[in-house]
Amino acid sequence: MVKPDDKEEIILKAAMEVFVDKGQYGAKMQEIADKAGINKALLHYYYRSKEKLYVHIFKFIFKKIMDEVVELLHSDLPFEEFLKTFISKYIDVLIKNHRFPMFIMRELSQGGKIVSNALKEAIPSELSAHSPGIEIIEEAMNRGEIVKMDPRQIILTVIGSSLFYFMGEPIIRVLLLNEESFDRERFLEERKEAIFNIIYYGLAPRGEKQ
Amino acid sequence: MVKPDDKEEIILKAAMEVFVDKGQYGAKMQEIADKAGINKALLHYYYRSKEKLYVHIFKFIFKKIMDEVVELLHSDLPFEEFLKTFISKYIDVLIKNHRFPMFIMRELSQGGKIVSNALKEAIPSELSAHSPGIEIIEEAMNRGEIVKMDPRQIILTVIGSSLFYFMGEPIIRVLLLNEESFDRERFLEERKEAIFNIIYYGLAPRGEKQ
DNA sequence: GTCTATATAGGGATAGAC
DNA sequence: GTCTATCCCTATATAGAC
Repeated sequence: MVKPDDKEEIILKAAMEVFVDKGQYGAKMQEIADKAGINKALLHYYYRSKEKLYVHIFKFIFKKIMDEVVELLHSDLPFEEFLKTFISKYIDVLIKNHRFPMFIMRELSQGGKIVSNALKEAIPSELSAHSPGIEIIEEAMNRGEIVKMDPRQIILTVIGSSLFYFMGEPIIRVLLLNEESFDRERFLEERKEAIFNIIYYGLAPRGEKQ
Repeated sequence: MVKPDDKEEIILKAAMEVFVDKGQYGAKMQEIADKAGINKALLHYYYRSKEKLYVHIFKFIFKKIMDEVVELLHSDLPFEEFLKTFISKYIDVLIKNHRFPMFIMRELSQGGKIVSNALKEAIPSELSAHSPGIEIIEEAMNRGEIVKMDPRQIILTVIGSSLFYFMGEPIIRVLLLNEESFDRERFLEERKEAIFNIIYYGLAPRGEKQ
């Protein structure tokens, strides 16, 4: 839609990098201008203020991630297959956008009303009313495929397990994966399997054994 | 050790609140001074610069959390009991310090060398060499109590599942728990049980059934 | 130790030429 | 649209009196 050498596009890309890297207050208009190969005045010409530019970036990133995740919820596979592919594809999304989740949550944790308003305005209508994930889980429970439990607990466990590596990568690499020859790509492939196995079998109906 | 009405202590408390709330760049010395009931000049008298004060706070918070978690790893309970109490007590720690984990990871994700250096200097010696949690898991595997798997995957799943609620509370409350009468305390008690059940049974050795 | 007053720099924003 | 030059506020930091 927008030409890649469009000035507005170039600015957006530069601003995104800087805001994701440094946050709302750590980011400097000068650095964005430098990265875009223009000067500060032109930034203000396109986006009247730093705050407007920031809100624009925040909404853009939030929407991008949400759209990709909501897409993963449109599935009519049986629950086992659904869970397996959801986790795998969700982690693929995170690999491609590995700094976005931390950006979103970080900004929400330290931003004021500006950010939380931007969040509300950017929520897809599909999600504002009901969470599509909950229905899928409830159906699997009704079919007896998994144990009965608050579906929200399952969602938090799936998302939390998948997200944590990316949110905490700096500290995890120091505390847990401090090897010179750490193979990130391979570890994340194993991560997909581990999360699925733990959660799927953790949800399996338990017979007389326990 | 330090008297609670000690000026240094008062400043530390005020600075902690502001830095946790606003982050390294969003925090203002004026706000810290106001909150401590003193003026800016006195802040510089005690801690020569904003950066020094910030590093002090970061190390203090990181150490506090790490000490509490390491404490939870000193246990000789059987694995099932260990996991159950670890999750329960870990979430209790998070309830008491609900903004600290996000603070630590957020600052690491947007800070420069100042923060990552502070991190390295603050790691307890007990953790720098080996992760105590890994041994506990490996022993349970060797006893055949749980399936064989990279122990680091289990740790990431336990910590990620427990932490996620607290890291993402602002967005989770909007997207998943958007009820007027949400009972946070009760939900977190249920969270302890859910995480334990999913992970413990997810790690149970699987017989012929699957 | 604690204050008021002030120096100094950094960075967001605008004026105005081209 | 794009630039240079500049305004001006904010925030860190220091000087110096008490």
